[in-house]
Amino acid sequence: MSSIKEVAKQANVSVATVSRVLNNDPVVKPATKNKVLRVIKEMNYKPNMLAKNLRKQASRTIVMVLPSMSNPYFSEIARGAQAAAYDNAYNIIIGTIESKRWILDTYINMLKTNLAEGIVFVSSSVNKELLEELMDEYKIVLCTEYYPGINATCVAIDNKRAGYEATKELIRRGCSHIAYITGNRESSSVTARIEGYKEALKEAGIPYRPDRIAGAKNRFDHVKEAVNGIIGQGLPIDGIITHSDLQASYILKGIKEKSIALPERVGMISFDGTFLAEITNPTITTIVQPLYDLGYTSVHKLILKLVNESAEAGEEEGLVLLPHHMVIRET
Amino acid sequence: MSSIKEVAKQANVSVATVSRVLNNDPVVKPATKNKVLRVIKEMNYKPNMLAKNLRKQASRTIVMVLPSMSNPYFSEIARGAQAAAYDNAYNIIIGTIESKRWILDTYINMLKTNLAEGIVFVSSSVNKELLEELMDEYKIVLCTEYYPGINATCVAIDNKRAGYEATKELIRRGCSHIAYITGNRESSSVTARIEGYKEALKEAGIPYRPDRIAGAKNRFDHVKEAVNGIIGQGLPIDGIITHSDLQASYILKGIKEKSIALPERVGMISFDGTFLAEITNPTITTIVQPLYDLGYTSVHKLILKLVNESAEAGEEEGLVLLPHHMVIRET
DNA sequence: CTGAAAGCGCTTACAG
DNA sequence: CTGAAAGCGCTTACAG
Repeated sequence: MSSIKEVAKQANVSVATVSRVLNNDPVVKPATKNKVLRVIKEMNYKPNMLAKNLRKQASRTIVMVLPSMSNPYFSEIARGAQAAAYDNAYNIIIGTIESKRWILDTYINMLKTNLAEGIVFVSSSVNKELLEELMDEYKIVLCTEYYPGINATCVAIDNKRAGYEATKELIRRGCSHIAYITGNRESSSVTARIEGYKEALKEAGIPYRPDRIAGAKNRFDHVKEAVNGIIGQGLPIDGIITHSDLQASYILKGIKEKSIALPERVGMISFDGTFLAEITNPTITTIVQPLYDLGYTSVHKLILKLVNESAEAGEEEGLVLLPHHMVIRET
Repeated sequence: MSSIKEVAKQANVSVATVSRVLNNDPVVKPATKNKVLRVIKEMNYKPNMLAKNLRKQASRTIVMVLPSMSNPYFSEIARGAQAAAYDNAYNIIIGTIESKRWILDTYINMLKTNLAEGIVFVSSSVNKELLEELMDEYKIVLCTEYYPGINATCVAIDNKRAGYEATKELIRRGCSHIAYITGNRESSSVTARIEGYKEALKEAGIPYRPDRIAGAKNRFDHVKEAVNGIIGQGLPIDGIITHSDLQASYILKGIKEKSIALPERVGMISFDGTFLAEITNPTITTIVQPLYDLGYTSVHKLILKLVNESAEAGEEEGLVLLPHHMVIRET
């Protein structure tokens, strides 16, 4: 592997000049530049980024952490994130926590050891305490979830409105016993969607019953239990809203194998809008989140923070809402 | 951000000693070590990996490139890869090509600029020419696909056997007009599976018809076209093998919406064994690939190459086959 | 057991 | 327009 020194010698210039050519400094004379460029090509020289990073005290790398990658929900976000990083000539490291704290710590360590300049936490990949601890020292953007009382940039959809719209649609179809299968009950997105749900019920004069709400992870057994829990209380269900397409697909699976006692054509609206909602039978009506854009925008905002060191604190902080829409399918 | 220098001053030792403590050099006196450790904690010091990387001429980072992440097939492989990297204290950068050459080039550039020490190419994320070009200069492992004539380490399943078993199973059920929807026809996995398919047909005395084979990408329109292409030739189909669960799910979708003229209960066996095959209706019989292990083993092999510089060339090269199995479901 | 010093391969302020 | 030199923050061979 040839170094800048060898290039300099070969081209009869100083390493400073080679460096300038490498960085497109307009100050170097075209003739010199061409000579250097030719030698670089000849020697097949590639700068050592390890050295450049140290010298510039910058890795031009950011990290995005996701809870997992098995749900296509996250892979779409990751896809957008990757694109934004490329568009800004940053490297991006995408990591999945898999509910393991030590994995999360590995990524945070990259921040602390200068390997990464900033981080995007997607969904509930970080808790409030950790976030508070990291916030004043590092550049952080949240994606899809925020923490009330913490003034961090967060990119998400208008979950309250989306919850309202989903509920409204089911009511329009004549449903009046609408169950709600949520994700993590503490999360901001769940809280907001439930608010919208309540509002729509109220508008329609339907009494709100907290026991029609149950939380579940993105696992078949969890979802089955949650739905059966509601049914088991003797509560009728003629409509369901779920926190994710995956949950909705599990409900369909349960209905089909008769482990969930619901009619096959139950009114159901899920969140996310991944391709999962299209391959089930029946296909699922869903609130489509702009997943790619959520990822893209999160990373873009983070890079803005990185570049724009001078911006006064708090200027860019706050909630950034991206538009969602509903796609009506068979459920 | 405090540096090793400040720690040294505070602890009344040289930077050399601090460095030794940091690297657990057993030579330092316990008393000194404790003193340094205390100061490190007090100052909340974290070593700058940018400096360490340059000094050691090693990034302890590898990259894995995947065609995309939308198929859970790839996310499982990535999950295993991530685990293997952690287990060996390596950083891993997982990137998805999305069919864009310039994205691939970005990752290869990380190799060339010392940001990464080795690379795993999953599926057909690299072509033969590029691979040949990179092979003698960089540490490379292939995952799920290999290139005949190129002596690179490749971790995969025994595709020929798997193709044979899938075909055999359909024949056992009485199918004799078995269509084969493949992925990229040039790929080693497709070639091998087709070989197994032919062998099973031959054994059963069923004539092999190349026009029962059609390639398709993991997209609904492609798969639909492929199946309809075979049907359009007037060829009956009473069984199908697909290259992926995703393709199989698309066929079910096509059957249901009647854009594919096949009976609802067609005998079908897919490859991969992702959760997709469980959420469809009917659920799909599938050849389960050890995806997590494929990812894990690929990375592990790569790291072995990295660590074991001394190993004579070629020693570790060659095909590593991991076991697969069939899961019978409703199709 | 510890320290002084060289050096990893770059960038950049400074001088000319 | 170009070069000499300092320095980014570490590690490690060498000397003691």
